[in-house]
Amino acid sequence: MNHQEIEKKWQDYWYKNDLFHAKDDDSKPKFYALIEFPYPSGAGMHVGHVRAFSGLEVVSRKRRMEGYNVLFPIGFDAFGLPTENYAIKNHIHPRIVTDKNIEAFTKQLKTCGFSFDFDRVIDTTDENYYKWTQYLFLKFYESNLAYRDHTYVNFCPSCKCVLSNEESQGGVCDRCGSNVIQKEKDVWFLRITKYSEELLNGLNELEASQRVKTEEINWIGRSEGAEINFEIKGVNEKIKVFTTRPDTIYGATFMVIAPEHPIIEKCESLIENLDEVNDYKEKATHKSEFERVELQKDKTGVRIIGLNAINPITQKEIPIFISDYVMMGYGTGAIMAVPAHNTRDYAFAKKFNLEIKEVIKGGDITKEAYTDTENGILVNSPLIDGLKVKEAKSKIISYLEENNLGSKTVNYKMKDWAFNRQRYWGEPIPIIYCDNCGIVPVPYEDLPVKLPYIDNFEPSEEGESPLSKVKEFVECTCPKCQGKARRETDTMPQWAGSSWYFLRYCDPHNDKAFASMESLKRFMPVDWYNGGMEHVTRHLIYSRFWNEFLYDQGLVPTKEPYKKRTTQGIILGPDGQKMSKSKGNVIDPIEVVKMYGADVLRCYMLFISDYEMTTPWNNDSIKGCQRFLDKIEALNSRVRKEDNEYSKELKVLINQTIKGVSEDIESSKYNTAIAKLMILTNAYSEKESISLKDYLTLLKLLNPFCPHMAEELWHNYNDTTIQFEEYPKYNENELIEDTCLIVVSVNGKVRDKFNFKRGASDDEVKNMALSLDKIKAYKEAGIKKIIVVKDKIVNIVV
RNA sequence: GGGAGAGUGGCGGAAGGGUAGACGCGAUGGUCUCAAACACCAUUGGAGAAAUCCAUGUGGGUUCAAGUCCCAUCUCUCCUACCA
Repeated sequence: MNHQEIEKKWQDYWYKNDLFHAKDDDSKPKFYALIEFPYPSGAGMHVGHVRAFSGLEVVSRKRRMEGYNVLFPIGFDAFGLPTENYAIKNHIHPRIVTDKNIEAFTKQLKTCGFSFDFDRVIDTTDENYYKWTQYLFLKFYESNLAYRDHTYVNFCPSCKCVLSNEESQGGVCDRCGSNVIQKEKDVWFLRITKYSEELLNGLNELEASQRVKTEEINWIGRSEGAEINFEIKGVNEKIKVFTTRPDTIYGATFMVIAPEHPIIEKCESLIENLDEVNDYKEKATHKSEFERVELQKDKTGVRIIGLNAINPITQKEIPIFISDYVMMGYGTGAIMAVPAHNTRDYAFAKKFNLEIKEVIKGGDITKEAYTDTENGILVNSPLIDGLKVKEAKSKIISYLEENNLGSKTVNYKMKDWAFNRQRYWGEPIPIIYCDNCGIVPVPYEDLPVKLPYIDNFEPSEEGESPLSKVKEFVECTCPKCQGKARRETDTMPQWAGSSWYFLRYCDPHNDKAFASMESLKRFMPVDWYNGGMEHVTRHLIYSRFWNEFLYDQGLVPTKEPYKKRTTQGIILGPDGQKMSKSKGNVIDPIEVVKMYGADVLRCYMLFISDYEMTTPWNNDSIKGCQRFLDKIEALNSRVRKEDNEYSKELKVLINQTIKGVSEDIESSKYNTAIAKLMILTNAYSEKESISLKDYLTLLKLLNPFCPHMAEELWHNYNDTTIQFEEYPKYNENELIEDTCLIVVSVNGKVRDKFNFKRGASDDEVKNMALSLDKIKAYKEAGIKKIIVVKDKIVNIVV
């Protein structure tokens, strides 16, 4: 069979007849399957995309056969740095690059026969789409969840761009890999921290692997502790510290604050060594986070001479240091150091020769910090001596609260989301600055704020957005006072458009709203969302935040956007390394389609291993999938066309296969589902002939995986498409044979087996087992015990 | 430093506490062919002529029975990270 020809034939048929278009039809149950929309890179589709999409592709095709109104959309997350960088390098406008890439990508998707709803394609760079991204930003602004602040932020010196915490994990720029530095800038933030608790609680309803959930939980990073106020001697100022171990407060012999801590500026006049302190501060903020971590063994810091804090419990005066091992972004940017029971504080105390005071007994603090203290007993702590850590914690917190010295708090690692970028290829932030009125949001009716079509979109050296050079864009009139004003010239980050795209899919052509409530109610929430593990701490958190906010605004019908989340593993190159151009180990899926066909590629991408697992590509193994399809085709000539019943001797196997394949698909075990289809196919191949029903059942089971082949063969017997044929059902009574194989083991080791009638009594089986020749010999050793597991095994203990 | 997951043939990988290695690749032998490729048939964890013995990273344990459960230990992958 010529796969090129037949695949093209059926793709044309499906797409021209809009077979996969989700209808506004509420008579059927809905199913919303979502895959992470791709970034339309110039390199085109990657085999990783094929694998990522094939999972829910199978589920979607199955659901259509089960009678669901399936929404399985696709779009393009097209803003972002790679396109912009490519455009700069090759002097082509990003608009042109993007359009070209989307066109090429779409063609490739269709070549693979994916059953996406191509009527709903989204392009985040389309002004009819980003108009609504801007609209939603204004909603955040109105609710005081988008705010402007002057502060230290992650900054990539190479991309000349502000980065969010999520985009600079490990102190490295997500895009270019450069070391990220801290830079003081005017920054737009989205107040995602307001939703910390809700984002955490929402996970309870999400169906996902423990791994996915744990990563989100860790990223949100909830920890319970206390904030404690330390007075500064001689001034009316306090420094607030955050600690998870308020019980160790008697051991707090010094304090450390972050280099960026505002108290330094406030108390400047009291600091005797201000130059030294400022010098350290200067160096620390220009160090990349990477360098800070690298130097972690060697603690650095400067004592702030002239400032001393008072331990609120002991009333003792303690020194204050600045050191870059304390971060402004976590907790309060200040800690009470308890060197006896904290490794970093210990190292610092040793270096600066500070007092180390034991408050939990058990360790040897002359040698190292004693940190394994969960069940420890407090000492040297008059108020809480002899108590266990847990009791000591609550007692000290009540004491602090009663005396107004501090309070119980919950702290989160997650920080607010830095939301502006000094780049061209993104959504303009719809804000106007007016000298009279201050920050003024662009009125809704003036949206979209269009991205001007310019030639010079390179960022300036100082990190100013390319848009700031475009006079016609910057200069505008204030919507409030009609005076002269200027536009915000920064754009939104890559993650903006993808934070709500799943909502737009429900109603992609709406020009009155980002999506109508009616359509959102029809399709939301997403029933099954599949994507990469790498997005769990980025996109997944961001988009849940947007949806939860919009729910609170009454704009979307469900609090959580996703019901179920799965992830797919990465395909490595044949050499077991990550695919990359430089290593020359990239497999081009379109080349594979040319050689083997889309059906074979799709089948292999799912058969290769467990869906969640990372696995190397193998150029030989794919042949197994080709042979599998060839065998199915070969069966076509052996069909007994008039026989519309299952062949007697295959009936049980067919029923088992229907059950197994269906269940495997539902639990993302696509590899074993295909293995079961292979077993059935092999069993058919051994027969002289098979019935029509046998064959058509196989084709229906095959269709979600290899739809071109299934459709082609189906049409030998039918005039209509197989895509909406009823998915096979199994008969509960025909899942097992009348006889079963009983294994006889002695002391747990298999010695013999025999066939027996199913459901035989323990005694019957026992007697049969003992009468076997091979077993007789063991009888003489003296039988202690016989265990019978019904229809399965007899174990004789001698 | 913290967290999650994984270690099974030559390879990718299967196994609700109950026949370890399903399915596929590769390999070996054979059929077809002038020959090769394709296809088809057979064999294929290791040792042994065989009976049988040994095998799921390593060491213990629970159990009639452990790849699977428990304890310890090693290795690898991913995530996170001076987190107070």
